[in-house]
Amino acid sequence: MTSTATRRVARTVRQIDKVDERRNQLAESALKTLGELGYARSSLRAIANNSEFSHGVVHYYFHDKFELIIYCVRYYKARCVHRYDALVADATTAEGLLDAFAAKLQETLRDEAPMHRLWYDLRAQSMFEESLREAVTMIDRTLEEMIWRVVSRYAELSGRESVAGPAAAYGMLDGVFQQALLGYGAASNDSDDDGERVLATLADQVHGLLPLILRTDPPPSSGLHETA
Amino acid sequence: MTSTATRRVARTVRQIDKVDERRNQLAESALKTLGELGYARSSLRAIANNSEFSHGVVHYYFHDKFELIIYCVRYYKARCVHRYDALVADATTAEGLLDAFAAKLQETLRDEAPMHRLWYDLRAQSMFEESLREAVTMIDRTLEEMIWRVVSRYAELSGRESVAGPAAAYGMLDGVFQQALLGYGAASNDSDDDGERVLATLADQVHGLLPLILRTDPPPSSGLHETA
DNA sequence: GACCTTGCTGGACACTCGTCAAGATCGGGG
DNA sequence: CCCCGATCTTGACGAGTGTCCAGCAAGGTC
Repeated sequence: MTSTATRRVARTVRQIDKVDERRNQLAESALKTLGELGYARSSLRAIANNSEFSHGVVHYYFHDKFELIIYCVRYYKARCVHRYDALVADATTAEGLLDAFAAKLQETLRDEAPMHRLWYDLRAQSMFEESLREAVTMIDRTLEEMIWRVVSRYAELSGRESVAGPAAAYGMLDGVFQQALLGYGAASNDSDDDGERVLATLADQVHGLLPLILRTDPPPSSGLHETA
Repeated sequence: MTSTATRRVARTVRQIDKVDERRNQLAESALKTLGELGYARSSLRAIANNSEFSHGVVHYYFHDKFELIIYCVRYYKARCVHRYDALVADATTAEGLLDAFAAKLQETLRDEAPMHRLWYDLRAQSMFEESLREAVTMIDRTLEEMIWRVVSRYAELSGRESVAGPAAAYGMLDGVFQQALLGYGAASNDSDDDGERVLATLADQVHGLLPLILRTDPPPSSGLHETA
């Protein structure tokens, strides 16, 4: 309550800001390394070498490696989960939304392939490493919601209902995207043409698949609406 | 051409058989370990400990770790790629094939979850480790063909055409299966009920998704037929 | 029985990893 | 000016890794 106490609090807050800034700085460097090398091959020393700090500093800001990794993954998520929100907000027709969505998926694949490689790597690791499970599950749910905002808006603009629930829609789109990512990585070593073909195939698949999940008649229920 | 030469050849062949047998034995042990621990955590010593041999023997039968891993992955693939062929051969109605396919997917998830965890792990690793890429790509294509045998037969029995090509069909089914695998692993730590719910959701999704890719009218082309 | 090939063991190697702690550096308050 | 706390570097440690190799056991050949 005294002025000194206030100043002490103020200084503490400033320090916390400073600390968070450093943590974000380290997370950024770590994400760069993780995206290139993958989870298994990224040592703390490699991460520190890609930053402007030495390897010891990691333990000053993070308790151990897992804390760094999980912090990174949350940091990344916070940036990219709303990537498609502008599309949803701006769309006026179903076809327009579909085109914009497909184009944005292509852009994502082209510009942020390493980050998505890392995501699928971490998701696979979470099946073996329990410590990763909670964070991965949370992000996966967030991604599902992100996709669902697009799909449900698409159905709404079409004036029809979606036959698929959030999980089924996310599952199938994630599957074709992952396939495209796999093909894009394999193609980048060969010719640039192959990469473009992968992008085109992805857009075609999305254009083909999304209309399918719109209810045509009122037929008997299709079992795609999960309850949970 | 002499009898001694013939005998020598015969002995060599027998030895090759013996060698292949040992390699398969080691591959079996390695797959057990890899399925439990994942690719990154499986050391050669851990693999050898799960077998009846010592860790040095690996280098007697395999040049290095990658050769072992790739041998394992091919060995596993050879066993499981025709898992659904009997369904396709025996099916008489589209609904019957769909039911049998969904049930087999559930069985696969329940009984061979570790093996599929490993597969998704290796596929993710192949995005960072070039040495794995060729084998993984080959197996992925084989799996796509396996799924396509089911889907195209399903369409045939329905008397309709598939709107989706092999890649799109594989992509979406692989996506929902992977999601189920993820949920199944996370659920197994909690209650057994959750595991059963994941299995039920998977069957529902397959029952809902597959009918969607059957062409209804002759509408404008949907862009899902990839050319390659 | 001596010998040689084959199969396998277990230890040694060079190296990398995560972790930690002792000391250097630096900037602001007494 | 000096001190003190926060920040960062550097080097060390033990554990664990893939790889290699000297040597042992066994079983068939001369």
